[in-house]
Amino acid sequence: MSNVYKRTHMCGTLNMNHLREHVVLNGWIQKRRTLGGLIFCDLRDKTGIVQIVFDDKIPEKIFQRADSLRSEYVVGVKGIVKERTAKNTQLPTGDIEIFADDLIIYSEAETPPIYIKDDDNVDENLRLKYRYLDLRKQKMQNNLKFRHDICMVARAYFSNQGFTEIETPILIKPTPEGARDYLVPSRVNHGAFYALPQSPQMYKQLLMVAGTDRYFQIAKCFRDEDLRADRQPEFTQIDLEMSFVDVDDILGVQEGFLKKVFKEVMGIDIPTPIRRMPYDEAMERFGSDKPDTRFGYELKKLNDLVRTSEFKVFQDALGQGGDVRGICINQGGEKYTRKAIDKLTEMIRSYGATGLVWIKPDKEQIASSINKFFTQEQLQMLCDAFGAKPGDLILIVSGKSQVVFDSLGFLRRHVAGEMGLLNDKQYNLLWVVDFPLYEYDDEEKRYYAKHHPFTSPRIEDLEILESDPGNVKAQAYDIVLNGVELGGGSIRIHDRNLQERMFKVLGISDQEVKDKFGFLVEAFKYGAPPHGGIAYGLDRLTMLLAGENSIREVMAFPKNQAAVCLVSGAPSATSNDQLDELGIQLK
RNA sequence: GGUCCGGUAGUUCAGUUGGUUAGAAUGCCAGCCUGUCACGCUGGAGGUCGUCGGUUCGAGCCCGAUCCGGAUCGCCA
Repeated sequence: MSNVYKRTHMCGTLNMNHLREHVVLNGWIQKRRTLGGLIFCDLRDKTGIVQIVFDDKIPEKIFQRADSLRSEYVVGVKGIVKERTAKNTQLPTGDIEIFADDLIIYSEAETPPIYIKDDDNVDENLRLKYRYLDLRKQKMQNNLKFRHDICMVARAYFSNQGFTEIETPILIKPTPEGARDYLVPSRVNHGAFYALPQSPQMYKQLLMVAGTDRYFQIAKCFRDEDLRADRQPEFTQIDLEMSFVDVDDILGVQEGFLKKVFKEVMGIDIPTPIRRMPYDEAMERFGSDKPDTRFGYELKKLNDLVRTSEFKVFQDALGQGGDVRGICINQGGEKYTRKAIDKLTEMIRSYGATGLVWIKPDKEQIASSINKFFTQEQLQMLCDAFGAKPGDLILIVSGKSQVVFDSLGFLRRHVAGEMGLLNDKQYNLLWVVDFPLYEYDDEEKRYYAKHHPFTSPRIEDLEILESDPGNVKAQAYDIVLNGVELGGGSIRIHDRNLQERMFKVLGISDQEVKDKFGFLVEAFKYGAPPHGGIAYGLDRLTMLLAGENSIREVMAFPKNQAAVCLVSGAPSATSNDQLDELGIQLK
């Protein structure tokens, strides 16, 4: 015996083809509208909404039951599909309605704290606390389905390309560099800890040593860092690794994947091969290692043009080895008032910029914030450097290179947004290649691996590995979509001697190597194939393709900015018994 | 850790120079209503103004502290 009505259809799928059919539906009451002797209910499941009608031709008992319905009651309905007398063109099922002849209430519901409505602008914490209600929204169900579709494309594509999906451990050895680990204490080994993986990096390399040849995994990753709209403490990567390949081989396989994803889930043909841009060019032209190429506003280096000026701010910047660079807001830049520019100045302060110089070209008198220090001829030269015309606006930042790049990189994207140049129907994919292998840490006076210490340098740079590490480029690549880093990877070092040289430059001692990644080095003694790979941020990819601006919109149960799961309340304190068993004492 | 913004009804918000009983919309409850679909009409309930302290005859409003949330920088190999 079961009291569950066996459903014949899903709500959102009914249409004129089902006329006169007797259907059985299950779902939630979206809305009840009662007109006395006539009751309308919108019944919702994950496929959509359909209108149910209760009139006085049904038994009194059923009608009264219908009258007692409230929002979010869970019900089963039996009835006949009929054409509506008054159709609703807003609703996919708006041509028809169900004349109910039976109704069962599975669950009553309290008044929900949030509305089940796509455009409801309720506080996000409330949404996260009642996520199970929030997810009832059509949009959220669609997003989850959309994410699933992307995963299915990935599984199908990579399987066809000879990849094997393999699960790597979640309890792993704490990693030395990079993001902070989540630690998990071991009960059977007091004082010892596992870490949750920041990525399956070392295991996938071991799989290459193991001869797996091509591996992929839709892998959960964990990083105990501060959160952002596009950063969560646990997130998902489409992670993969290939043997006997070079950069071109890997990018080729990825382009096939991206082409397929865009085609199958978006219906969009993206042109391949995808444009490649060296890191240095990306920085010079866009001030970012993940440039948004949907619009111009490219950076220009102005060092030589301002070298002779009296302006102390520029002189100081140049004197300290910094730069003077600018962008030109063409076609309407003049609409930026003094006040609006002040606001921009305020925003770039957070990147360390001390000021923002502006120039408004004009045929008569060029206006600028540096008129006191520059002649009209000098200003004209600066305008000419950008090909600026009257009506444009030039913005210039000076200082340390990194500050200048960060500030202008931010400004060009911010202003483009305000000028309406960010077309979210346009998908500009870009490979950024030839990243620096090392990154110099000013404070610690040492080099760090920009990607990770197993990244292979370019072969042509091997001879300067020790002598000029700052200029060594890596066989590393990022895939960038509209200014967002979707993923990144590299060719790894498979040669033990090269790996040792790499560790030396990084100042990692033999003992450290042994402690931290001895098992990988050990494995490489027994024959490692040339290999490389890439990992995509599944959440980010889904976010961008779904047109969302936060990865929380495409994750079922995300955490808030304080890394708290508001549904369950995790993380939380635990019992002393549990701590004792783990051999842990709290300070 | 820094900077900025916010916290008033279930929800989204308004609240003037510090001044009577803190408002609106929506939601909720009750009654009426046979073609609604943002149903309509009538009525009703609903508030520790984040918390603590201070100034004042009087504080949602001013001051201090604190808690919570968001954006952002640092951080994210």
